[in-house]
Amino acid sequence: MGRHREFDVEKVLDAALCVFWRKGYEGASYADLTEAAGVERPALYSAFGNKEALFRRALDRYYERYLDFIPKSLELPTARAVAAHILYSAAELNTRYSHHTGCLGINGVLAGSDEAEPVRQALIEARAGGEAQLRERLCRAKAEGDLPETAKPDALAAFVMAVSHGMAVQAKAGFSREMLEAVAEQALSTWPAGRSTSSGPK
Amino acid sequence: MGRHREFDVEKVLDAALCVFWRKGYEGASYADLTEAAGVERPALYSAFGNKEALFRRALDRYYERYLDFIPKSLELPTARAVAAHILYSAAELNTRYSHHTGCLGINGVLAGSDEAEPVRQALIEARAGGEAQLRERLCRAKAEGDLPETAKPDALAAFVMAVSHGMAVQAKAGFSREMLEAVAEQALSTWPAGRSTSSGPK
DNA sequence: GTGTTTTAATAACGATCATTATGAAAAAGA
DNA sequence: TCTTTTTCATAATGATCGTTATTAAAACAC
Repeated sequence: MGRHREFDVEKVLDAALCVFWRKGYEGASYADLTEAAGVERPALYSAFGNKEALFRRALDRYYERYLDFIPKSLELPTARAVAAHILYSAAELNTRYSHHTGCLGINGVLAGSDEAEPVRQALIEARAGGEAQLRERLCRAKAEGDLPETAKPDALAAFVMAVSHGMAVQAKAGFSREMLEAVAEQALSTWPAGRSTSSGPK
Repeated sequence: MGRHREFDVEKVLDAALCVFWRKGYEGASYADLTEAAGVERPALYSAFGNKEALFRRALDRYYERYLDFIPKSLELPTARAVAAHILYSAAELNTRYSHHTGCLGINGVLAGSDEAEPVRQALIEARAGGEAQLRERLCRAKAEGDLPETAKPDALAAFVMAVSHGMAVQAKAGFSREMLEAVAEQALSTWPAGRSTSSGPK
């Protein structure tokens, strides 16, 4: 009973995702969101709740649809392949769309007003989740001899993520995909060799 | 002729710098700024102009007083020492103050409303300036044989800055100085060796 | 068809944003 | 001491922020 919804919730969410990607959480106004979604304000509120809830939905979608290369990379056979796949995928994603470069997880809220603190924490936790998955994968690699005994999975995971985050900053500053790939290549040249891996400099 | 200024302009600028460092450009309100500075609104306007001008003054000061380790590091004898000094200094600065972690140049505006675009560009240019200085220094190192013929100063400089930016993101997420130093160590672990440098793995 | 329920659209809400009039207080020149 | 000039503090400016009443339109149940 009752009237049907006239707009596609998924499409509206995609539009909101793009706006947040480009302008961040606090930089995106409802004027921006409604214009991009082609839907009036109350429709956004009835469908998603308030701005924070809408952003969290967009963030979940971002991890599912765009950052899915992280769980996929974890299934690769070697630790080096995992790291390489993450870094090159990040270089591609960060430069894929010219109107919203970088990474939503970084652009969202790095620093902002106190009101945005819950959203900031959500982004921090999301990033920490990805880093934890990578860390576990590198622990396994160490156990399997794919990484040397001296390797520190904590530091390696943090390093890979740091390079990834740094590339996101650079992408937002207009760096080309090629430049980011050169950064990724340099980062991987420091990768420690395991028992059966050909260390191969460069 | 006329009344004297009752507040210390330098101290007020320092206070504003801290607020911007913590909350970024758009996240810092005049309510925040005046409270931190202990000065009323019109005083800030008469002394510095508008918010953008105040931020630019704070940014200049930031580069002079906090990012001075970059020009200093360029004078070190080897390329590796330059990179190491930059990365370890960044790890320290990013975690020096618990109430404004990370880097003002990154926290300022990564993504924001269209009104903040000029400030975003200013931050991008400031970062590009630092990276250009490092690139030139690495070119010199290559010419001096301090870096191998195969080394790419562009990519190396971008890599060092990417790691630095990534550490800033991590610091803002609460990473400890020790963790950031581990990231720096990993980044430096396979710095390309020149003719006279001991490559020394790990 | 009639009544009920849900959505759509217009417009308003109070709060806060950056930016300034406005007028009192204070220091310098005469 | 009186006038001039500058700074100080209070408070108001219009604009925009996120969030909702409110009312009209549409789709089901009966």
